[in-house]
Amino acid sequence: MGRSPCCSKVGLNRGAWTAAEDKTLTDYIKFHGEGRWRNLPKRAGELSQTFVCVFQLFFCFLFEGDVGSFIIAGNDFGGVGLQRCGKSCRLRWLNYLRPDIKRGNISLDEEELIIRLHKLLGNRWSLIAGRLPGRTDNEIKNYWNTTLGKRVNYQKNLTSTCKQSNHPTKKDPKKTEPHHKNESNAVVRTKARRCSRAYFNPQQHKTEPTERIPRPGTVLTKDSSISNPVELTDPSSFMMEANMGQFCLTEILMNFEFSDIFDTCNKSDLSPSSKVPIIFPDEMLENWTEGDYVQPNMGCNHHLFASITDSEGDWLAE
DNA sequence: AACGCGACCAACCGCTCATTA
DNA sequence: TTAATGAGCGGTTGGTCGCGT
Repeated sequence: MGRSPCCSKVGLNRGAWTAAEDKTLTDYIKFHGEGRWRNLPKRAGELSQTFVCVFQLFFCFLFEGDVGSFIIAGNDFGGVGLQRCGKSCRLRWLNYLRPDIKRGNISLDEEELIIRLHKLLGNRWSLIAGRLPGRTDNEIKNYWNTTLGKRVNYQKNLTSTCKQSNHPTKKDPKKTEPHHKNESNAVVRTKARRCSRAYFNPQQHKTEPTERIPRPGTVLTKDSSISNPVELTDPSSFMMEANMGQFCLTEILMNFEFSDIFDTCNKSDLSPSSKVPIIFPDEMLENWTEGDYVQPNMGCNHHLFASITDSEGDWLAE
């Protein structure tokens, strides 16, 4: 069964937002906060109508006359609220109206950070945006698609041209060609998973609960790839809420030169099991590959790797 | 001035995941 | 357990603008 559409598209505005719509949405969210997007347009309309009524009463009280028609003609509420899909409202707020959004050009530092994070995370724009305060995933995605991506590809082409000229020996293209046509751009493609809990095995790891770095054997998601988390540990005896954005593995790893790591890891003469960044100890890798945590068709253990960076917050003992 | 073209970016769309009843 | 719903994500589209011819 397919899911119902987020709203009826009939009679809704589409395309660019007007200043009046922005104001209505902003006023509503300032009043009620974010969330419940599906019902927001209707509720925003009710709020607008409430404002109209209050203003009318106020001015009637002040001037002892009926100025309601003046107010309705002069404001932008119109008494009909937002003729927008809730999803559209959410997008408008998150990408444009939020007060903490940073305007202006992306700095060189931000550029460098985006490139490094993209190399690490692939097209996971929301995660990348999470490391760039004030920037939205949409903005970064656009910036990548229009500017950075082209530049990076250009530089890679230059590099590969140089390498070819330095190493003129011909190789069998079937052996050297990556499986994926874009694998030369080798980004770590992961399946996005939200991570709200982690199951921690105290027998294997006798670290303090406040340990911020997950240890080998820590299953970081309870997603579908984990067939039976109870087999791995006992969540009731030792389950931790993992809120790992604050933990920020990315920050730690930002100091690494990932191109070197992933170039090594993607060398075609390595077996899939050995295509793993050297920064992870063997013990950790064994634990990853023994269980169901890692999808077997993946060359690297980036499934778990990305899960570490998936959610926000900190480790908390339950 | 008119036109074509590419770059940029806001907005849309379809999908997946998490939560809830 | 399952279906419905809410929310979020990434890919894509289409309008606008600036620049070159």
